[in-house]
Amino acid sequence: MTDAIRRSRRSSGRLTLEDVARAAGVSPITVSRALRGERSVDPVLVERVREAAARLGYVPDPAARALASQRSTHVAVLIPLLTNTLFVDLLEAVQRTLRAQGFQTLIGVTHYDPREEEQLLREQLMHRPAGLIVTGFERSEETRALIQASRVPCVHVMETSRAPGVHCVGFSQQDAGQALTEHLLARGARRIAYAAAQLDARVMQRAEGYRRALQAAGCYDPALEFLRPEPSSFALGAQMFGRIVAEAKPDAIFFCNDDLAQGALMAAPRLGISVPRDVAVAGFNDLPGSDQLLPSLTSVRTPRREIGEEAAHMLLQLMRGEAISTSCVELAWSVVTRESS
Amino acid sequence: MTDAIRRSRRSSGRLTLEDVARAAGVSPITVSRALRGERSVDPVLVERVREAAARLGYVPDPAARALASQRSTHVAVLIPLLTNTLFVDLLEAVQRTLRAQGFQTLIGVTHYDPREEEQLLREQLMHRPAGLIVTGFERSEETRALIQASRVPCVHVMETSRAPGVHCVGFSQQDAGQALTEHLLARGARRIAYAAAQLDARVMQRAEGYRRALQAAGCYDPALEFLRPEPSSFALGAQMFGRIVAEAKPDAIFFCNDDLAQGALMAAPRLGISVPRDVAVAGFNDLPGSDQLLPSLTSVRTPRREIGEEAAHMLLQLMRGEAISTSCVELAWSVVTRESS
DNA sequence: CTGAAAGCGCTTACAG
DNA sequence: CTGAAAGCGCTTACAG
Repeated sequence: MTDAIRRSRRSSGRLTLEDVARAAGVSPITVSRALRGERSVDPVLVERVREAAARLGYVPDPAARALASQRSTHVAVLIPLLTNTLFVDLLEAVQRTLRAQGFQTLIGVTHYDPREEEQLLREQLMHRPAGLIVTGFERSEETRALIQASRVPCVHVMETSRAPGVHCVGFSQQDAGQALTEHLLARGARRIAYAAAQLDARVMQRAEGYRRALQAAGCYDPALEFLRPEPSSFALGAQMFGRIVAEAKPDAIFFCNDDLAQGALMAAPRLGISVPRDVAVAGFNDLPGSDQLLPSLTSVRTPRREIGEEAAHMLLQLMRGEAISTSCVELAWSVVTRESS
Repeated sequence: MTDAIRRSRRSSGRLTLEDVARAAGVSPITVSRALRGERSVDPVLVERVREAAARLGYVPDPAARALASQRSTHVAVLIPLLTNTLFVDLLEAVQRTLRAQGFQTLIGVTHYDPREEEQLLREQLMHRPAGLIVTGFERSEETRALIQASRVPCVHVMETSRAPGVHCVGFSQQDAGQALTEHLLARGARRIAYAAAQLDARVMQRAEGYRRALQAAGCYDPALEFLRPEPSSFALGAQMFGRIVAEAKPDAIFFCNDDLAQGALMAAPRLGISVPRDVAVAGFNDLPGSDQLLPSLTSVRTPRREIGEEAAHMLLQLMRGEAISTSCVELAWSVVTRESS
């Protein structure tokens, strides 16, 4: 009889359930159940197991667990970009909330490309994620089918939908767009342009809110919509600003995102345009820098951190098979009035 | 005899090696070897297996693979922030390169906190990553020991070191800081301030380059170093700019990062300071927006995308156990001269 | 409430 | 070059 535990040739040297079981004087399966918090384990044994696991420094093997249970502790997150602070804030909130519950986040950056999204999702699904967070509702039929067929719990972020069976956390992009436009109207503007890039679903929903406000005020003019499909950037904002002012002579411009609006404000002195005297400017998302520029930028503060937290919480409930109170959480935004309009 | 394959109660319904083996008329282990590209498999069989796998749409189970081989296809990456474009660019390059070779990236954001880094690393190591990428060399002794003990191949990014056994991809922060300071000297500046935040190792290495240049020119003055430990931001740059100009009356300011410098440029009109007439300004990293501001910002273009790619390639070699040519790759940066100095 | 057996889908180590 | 057996470290499904 020797104290040394004989290990097979292939042992990883890692502590296993069996080591803990031996230390606690129970069977491995009881350790498994106790550690996972399954009820129907004698509280006394649970305590003994917990103590032994802690003392030995036992850490369950995620691969073995995933193989045996057919579910991992990975959560796949699909977002369009990492270069927009919006999504970084969202992501950090998701990651912080999920980490605290033992889940890892696998990030997929789609670059607003439906084919890239589909490819990323396929790769992520191979890892049998326990949950999925995707941005908005706009995607290829194939991607939608993959999500459905995978039966992986899924939460949509940024937009809202009341469709049955859909889980989402976001806010009404349309209402926010409308409110910002109404702010510009209230400041006396009548020829209000909408300047947008990327043209993803959310940008177009803001456009819809813009139209609604202007139609209600009787001053909607389709010629004042400037829609560019390329990615949003400071440079594009600067370029669009110069052109729109020269061509359309608006008294206000609603840029669909702060980066475009910031680019416009940076270019204004060079173009010899005074904001808001010559033209008022507003952005969307209230990104870093908008409060620093001269003039400071009027924008819409969007609840991305809250969206990330709520979405993670909702997903945790879904992954645990718990009943959830609301399948669609709508969060609040606010218009931030500054010097530019 | 029935065509339906009888599956056990616990089958995941997933295609397995055995399905492919049956289709190809070989044993499962041969399929495993063929698909992993192990030599010592008859090329004819390899072809037959490949064809069968492709036809059936077989995808190996990462969990089973990880459990059996004691190594996953995860690569853990530790970076300080996601809110600095610098690290996003780095990360995207890493992710793109590794994905192409079948590896997944697990991102850990340390927020420049050694304790958070250690905690994240512990969590990541539980997943037995196949490789590790960490930022710089500054970390707790515990974290260093964890990396060492894990025996997971590790590449350090952003900085360089010739220490034996260390793998790194980066550039000389000190040389770059020196070159930018020399540029300011060449433009006639003598009272050159160094304005820094966060004060991580790289920021201090740039400071060292700044000192070297000024000492060589005989105009180093410690009173012109303004070091703030809090995180870098536009607002802090604006605040520091006003104070430094008022207190020290420098003829140039070298901000350790573009976000500080951009904040300064945004605040300049409000403060009634004309750049570069009253004071020249330079930044570091050439972030988005630096070419758009008025005046446009002189900066140092840093090779973060290249660092990401090279680091991923180096790590791939290490993970495959291949011999690597250089364990320290030093990449080129360049001073970008614009209107601000 | 507890446990022995079987299995998750791969790879390793050993034979031949 | 190929394969049968055993094993990676867990959890499921079945008994009791």
